[in-house]
Amino acid sequence: MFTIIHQDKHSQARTGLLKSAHGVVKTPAFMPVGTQATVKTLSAQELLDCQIQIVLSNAYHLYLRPGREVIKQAGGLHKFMGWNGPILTDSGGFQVFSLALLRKITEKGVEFQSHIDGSRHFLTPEDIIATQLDLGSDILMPLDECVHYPAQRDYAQESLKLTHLWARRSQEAFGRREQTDDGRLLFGIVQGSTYRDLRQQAAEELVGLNFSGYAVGGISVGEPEGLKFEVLEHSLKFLPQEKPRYTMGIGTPLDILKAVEMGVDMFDCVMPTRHARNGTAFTKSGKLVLRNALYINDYQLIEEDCQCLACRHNYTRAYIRHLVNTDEILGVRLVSLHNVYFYAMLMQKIRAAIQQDRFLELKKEFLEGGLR
RNA sequence: GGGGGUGUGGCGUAGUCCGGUUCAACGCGUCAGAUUGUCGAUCUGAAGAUCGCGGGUUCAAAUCCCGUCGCCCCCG
Repeated sequence: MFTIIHQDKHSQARTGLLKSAHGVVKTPAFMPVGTQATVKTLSAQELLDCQIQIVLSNAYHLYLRPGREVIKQAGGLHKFMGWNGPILTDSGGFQVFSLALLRKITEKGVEFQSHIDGSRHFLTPEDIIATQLDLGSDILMPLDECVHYPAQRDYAQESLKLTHLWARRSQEAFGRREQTDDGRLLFGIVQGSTYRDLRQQAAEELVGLNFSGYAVGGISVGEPEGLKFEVLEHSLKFLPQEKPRYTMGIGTPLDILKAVEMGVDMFDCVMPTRHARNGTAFTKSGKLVLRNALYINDYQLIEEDCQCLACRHNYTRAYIRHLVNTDEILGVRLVSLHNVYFYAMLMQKIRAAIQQDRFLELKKEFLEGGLR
């Protein structure tokens, strides 16, 4: 299911292959976020053009709209959105805690009001697994509570108890196996806020449940930069080498490099697409805030030698700035195409460097080049 | 030519009747920043008008008075 192809000799970075029901994912991999069954502004064909291998979607959002039944009847999420590659679905735990109104959490599950229309819902961890199975998701995530920073120890501890109760029940609902007959996977999520012992306890308990892979959640939730990586590194320490590791919601290109160095295999983040919609392009020498007046007369490509659809077809910074500043859809589409491709290429370069035991050199080159 | 109306940051307006710590404000635009399991969202900050111009009254004028210029409407 997961095979490590090469372990970098000078860091924890490794490159591998993650087998899913919809194809093999080369790791380390980046998953663009497609909450509403679409990576915003991009078609499935464009994602392929961007060299994307796997996308992330979201059970909470799809459960609310258009609903499980619609997608089930469409033949599953893959058919529904026209994407044949692997899909990881987030449970919606994060959304229940960040978006939903009036949530009430009990051992049984979560009661909440939809952020869209205020309608009341009650979901158990089992419901959420069932929803993701209905969606046809390749990698499922269990319901968890993503604790914000700072959190009182008592709160973090209680929350962790609940997350683990839910994790056990999710694993139960999944059939207590490493994968379904058709090759679908369920990952465990390590929480525990910034408390080292809680993180350790969380990782060890989850490993005992034998998930297909392990995610580190509750990272980059407002904590200081240094603490973030301290917590991440500490959490990873207790996870098995042979299973894929995923940091949820991370991150900037620099964050990804740091996490890969610690042995993380999978990433998702809204950053490339959200920044695109706000007019910011990623390049190997840093971010370009294309909205800025600086680019009004800049007829260069976003990035020289870039093979993304936008750069390949010679769209200039000046033109894209104009489109973004006039709220023309094409503007954010072009930047999205560039950013998603940029992230995919970042991962590709990372994998190649690990293969040659020169990951740290690559990281150094990127840093010296101005990558953030 | 006569009558009426109007002039306040780039644009659109509030304030004018009852001069003075809600008098120089608001929206848009511009400029910049934030954005990490989503946000065509939102938030933060900045620049920018001596209130058409000139004079007068007053301790004090965007506000009252006189003149003048521009624009709009109506009548000839």
